[in-house]
Amino acid sequence: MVIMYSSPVSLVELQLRSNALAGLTLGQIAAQLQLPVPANLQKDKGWVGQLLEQVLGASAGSKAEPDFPHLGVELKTLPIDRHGKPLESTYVCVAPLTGVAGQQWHESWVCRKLQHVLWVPILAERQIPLAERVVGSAFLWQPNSEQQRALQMDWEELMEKISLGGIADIRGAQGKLLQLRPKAANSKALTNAIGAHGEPIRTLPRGFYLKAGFTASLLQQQFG
DNA sequence: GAGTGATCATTA
DNA sequence: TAATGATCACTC
Repeated sequence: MVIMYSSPVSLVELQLRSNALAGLTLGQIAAQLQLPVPANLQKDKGWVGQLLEQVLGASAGSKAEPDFPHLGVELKTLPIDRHGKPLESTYVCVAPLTGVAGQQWHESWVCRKLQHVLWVPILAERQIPLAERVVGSAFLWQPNSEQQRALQMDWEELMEKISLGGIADIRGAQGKLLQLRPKAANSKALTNAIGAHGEPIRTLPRGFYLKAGFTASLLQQQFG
């Protein structure tokens, strides 16, 4: 039994708890928490993440702070295929589109959120029913100096473009590890940004995402 | 609307 | 088939 709802007190405890989940199916974990498993994720896209938050004792909610505030750790589920390859990019945080002049990398949400991440791989090929998907070996990650530099470069390029009114020209392909993509309820949800001529405009909210190739390299680094 | 959790689904 | 752009549900 791995029923533990309280918040982990230490990194070691968090590791122990997450290790105890390896090999369990999402259905088994949901049963422990007495939660129903949706038929699919079409209308419950955040369900897996929220399930893991609960079983690991992360502070729930929509607060703009780490999942484990006391430990400064962010929890991320990582959907992978049978070969251990990520199936999706990983959302990091929303991107500020105004008042961004003079922002420093080390003060940014991206940097802060990625300082310490608990990655929880999930075997999540679409053909596998949600309840039968298996949790893999979770691991704690902190960016090494090389990763840190590369992330900072991407971030600075993207933020410079935003601050200079180039938001409309930024596509998902820009950036090596980090990309900027829409992050909105729908195409009608708009927010303020800076236009090509410095004028205020309305545009789709954007979020920072880690490209799947980068999270693949993290898995490689961890598991060889 | 902005933030949390992400995956969906069409396009290239 | 991978990746980009679009979207879903929920809280505050």
